[in-house]
Amino acid sequence: MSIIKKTENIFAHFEIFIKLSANLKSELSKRIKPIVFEKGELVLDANNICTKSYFINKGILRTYFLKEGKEISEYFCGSNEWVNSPKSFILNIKDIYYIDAIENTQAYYINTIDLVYLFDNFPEMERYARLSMGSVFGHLMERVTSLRFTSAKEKYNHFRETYANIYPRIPLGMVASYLGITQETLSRIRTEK
Amino acid sequence: MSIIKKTENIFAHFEIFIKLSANLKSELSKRIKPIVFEKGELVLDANNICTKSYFINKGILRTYFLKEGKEISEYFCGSNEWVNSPKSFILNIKDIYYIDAIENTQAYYINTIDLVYLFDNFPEMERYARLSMGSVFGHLMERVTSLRFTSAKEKYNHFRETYANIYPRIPLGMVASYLGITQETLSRIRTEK
DNA sequence: CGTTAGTTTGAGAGGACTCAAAGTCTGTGG
DNA sequence: CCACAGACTTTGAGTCCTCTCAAACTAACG
Repeated sequence: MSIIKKTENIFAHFEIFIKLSANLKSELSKRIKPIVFEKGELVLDANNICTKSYFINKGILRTYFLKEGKEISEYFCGSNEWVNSPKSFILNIKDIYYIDAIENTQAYYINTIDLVYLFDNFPEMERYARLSMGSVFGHLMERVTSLRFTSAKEKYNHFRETYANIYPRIPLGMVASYLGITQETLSRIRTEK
Repeated sequence: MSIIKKTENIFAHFEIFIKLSANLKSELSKRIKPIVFEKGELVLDANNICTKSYFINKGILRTYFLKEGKEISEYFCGSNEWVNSPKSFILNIKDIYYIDAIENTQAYYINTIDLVYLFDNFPEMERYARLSMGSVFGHLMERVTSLRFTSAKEKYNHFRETYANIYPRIPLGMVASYLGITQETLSRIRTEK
């Protein structure tokens, strides 16, 4: 897998929310670096503070935490999205979330320090963060609704809509823990029709 | 209920996240206005766009939506918190959420237009919004975890912790829909110990 | 003091869980 | 290129939690 530094996708993501000045583009380019992960590789260990935010070009990363020794998937992240351990990354503290690679993944990352620099010097970066977080916030609210009032089958259908691009590539057990149902139940749902 | 314009609580909330300049304080003071609601009063009708964000001084507001004719409580909001219909307020579109008053409530509000003005002229306001939203985001994540893996009883206990100050003042049926369980189940849980 | 909103109690049904075991797929080494 | 180990998925049987539908009870308010 060749590592080419092409930041167009990231810039496009920024430009959903804000206009990028030439100056900011250049500052971003200096601070955003490419990185690759192999399938199964641990990206973030919950014993460490998350000091990087990853923007995925290709592949899937996943955040999870441990509950009674088992991995509970919290979030799957495909192309053109940011992943990190939110609380850890923002507050510079430890949190419970691990991140690993479900597939061979090609991504970019930015360090906390660099991001802070950008926040301090480019007010539009604050706006970008606020608005893009708002969009993720909306998804979380939908997820809360789905979790509260739908059967296992409906949860799975909602999941397939939300993760339309990547859901077939995610192992069943991980999907089950994401949805808060057992993998046996999910298996029965999937085969019954 | 006397309507006194005292913005200390709001300022204090801002200062959890940012430092308020005298200039920003004065601009905020000009744009933040007091308002009161009576118990049961509709604060926002989902047929309208949400153009105000409310900061509660005293009382409880609640956002809810309708599902099969029934009210589903989405969020309860007590002293020193902001309420609005997030997507509607931020994107200036209609959304499904209503807001009403569970108790007589004394609050302040700011209009979308004024907020936009402040965002455009005070970068630290963007930062405030980003950081305070980050904090709410964390709560939502906890809620997702609670909804996925806990029994009705554990959900209720988690609710009591999260809403320690106000939970006894919220009718059982509203709590039940918030938790995604039936009020019969909640009633049984509550009496059993 | 009656009406309505809110809460509790009961009985039966069903969805999802647990524990257990049998298949199936995938990748690595002989 | 086949065989085997480990990971992943499916199937089965029994149990339990939560739901639904129904009715009684209690509190709040004019």
